[in-house]
Amino acid sequence: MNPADDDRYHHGDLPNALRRAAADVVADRGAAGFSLREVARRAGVSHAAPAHHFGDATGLLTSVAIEALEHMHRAVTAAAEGIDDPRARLKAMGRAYVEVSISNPGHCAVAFRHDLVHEEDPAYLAASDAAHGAFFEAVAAIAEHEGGHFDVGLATSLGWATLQGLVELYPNMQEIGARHGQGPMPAIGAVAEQFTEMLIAGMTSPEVAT
Amino acid sequence: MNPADDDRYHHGDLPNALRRAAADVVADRGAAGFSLREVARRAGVSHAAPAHHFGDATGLLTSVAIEALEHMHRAVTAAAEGIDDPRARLKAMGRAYVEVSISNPGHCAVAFRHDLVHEEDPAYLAASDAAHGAFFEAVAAIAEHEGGHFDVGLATSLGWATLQGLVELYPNMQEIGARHGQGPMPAIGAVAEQFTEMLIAGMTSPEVAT
DNA sequence: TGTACATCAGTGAACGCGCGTTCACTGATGTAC
DNA sequence: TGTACATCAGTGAACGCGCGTTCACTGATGTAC
Repeated sequence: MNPADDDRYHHGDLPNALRRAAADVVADRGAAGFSLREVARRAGVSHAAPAHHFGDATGLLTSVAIEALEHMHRAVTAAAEGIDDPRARLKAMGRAYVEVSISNPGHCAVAFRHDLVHEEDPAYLAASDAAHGAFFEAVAAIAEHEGGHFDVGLATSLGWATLQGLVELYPNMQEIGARHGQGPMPAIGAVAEQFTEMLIAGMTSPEVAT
Repeated sequence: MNPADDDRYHHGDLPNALRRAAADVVADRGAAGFSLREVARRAGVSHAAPAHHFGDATGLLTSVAIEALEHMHRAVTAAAEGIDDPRARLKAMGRAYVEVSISNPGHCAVAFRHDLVHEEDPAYLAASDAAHGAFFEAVAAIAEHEGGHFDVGLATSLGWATLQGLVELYPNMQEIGARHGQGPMPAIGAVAEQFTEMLIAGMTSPEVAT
């Protein structure tokens, strides 16, 4: 941005600025405190501007969710890059998933909220499929490498549920741990790796028949 | 209720009726569409009545969350009753967890929402601890029975994250599965049992060192 | 059994506020000639 | 290089609405005597 940017009539990249502002609002007021006018205020534009680009709140939040899913996909793919061992790959991806989620709380808090997002939006579905697909392939690679005979789709869902649950409940887990005098929990990324390790052991275990 | 109940001045059990109405509102408008006035409307009382009992929306929703956690605790405990094998016990509890959650969507959607609930409320903490404690003990029983040397607290958190994640993502999983031409997913209770089985295999696996 | 009084539960009118939506508008940009 | 015009981005005043909160009130219940 150059100095003259502040008082330009045309913003230049308002849609992006609005997405960022929307994620900010969600992050620090919660999804319940979300409003288009607040978003416009933070982006420094008139309150009618968001509607111009996104129609309504759900439209804007859908766009935020898509961005979150795409970001997630990129981060997870990047984390896996260069790692050959399939188990280590999935562990790195699990860590990346939770770390992206807590680093972008506003974005990710919205990503799977049925009540806030147009889930039938093709771009949303595509982004969701892409992120999911990355995990599916990583799990399939383990199945292949180990010669295991488990249901890859089911195991992928297991991993997804676990990681997403961890993101949402991590603060509660810390609270409960602290209240029960257990030592401090490891950072969320480390927990994600440990969880993923246990999941892999579970899905490849000969005692589980699917 | 007897026929005269409808036009009584005193409701008799308004707090309960308000909790029920609040859960209804959340269930069919989402947490974003929640308002005290709508709750009052559904409970058939004046719009100022809820404040009389709960102060504000967060107070009411905290009460709903406490009820949800207590219900969860009861259901999970009841499901474990009479089952001796520790693994089978945990599986039954996992199934109960998700089935209670989807049977009471309004209640459970609120249970862990940091932005909607007074999480420092002692009654909330107690209810949360009780439900968590039931799972902790079930996992500890497995550790003891198998002579396994895993971290019971961590494994409990793993189970909790997985079940909660499953509850939230089950619709998305069905969607994605359907879009990829996989067969229909089993009912959520069955999925919970399969997940729990894999988790147990993972946490007791000798290859996992914690 | 009756009366008086305190307490509690719920009412309904009033208020100010932030919201989403609409709409005629203005400022800026790009293109055709 | 200059002018005219179409298109797009964003404005700001206005509107009606549902919300939470307040408050003086009324109806019902319970208790003391």
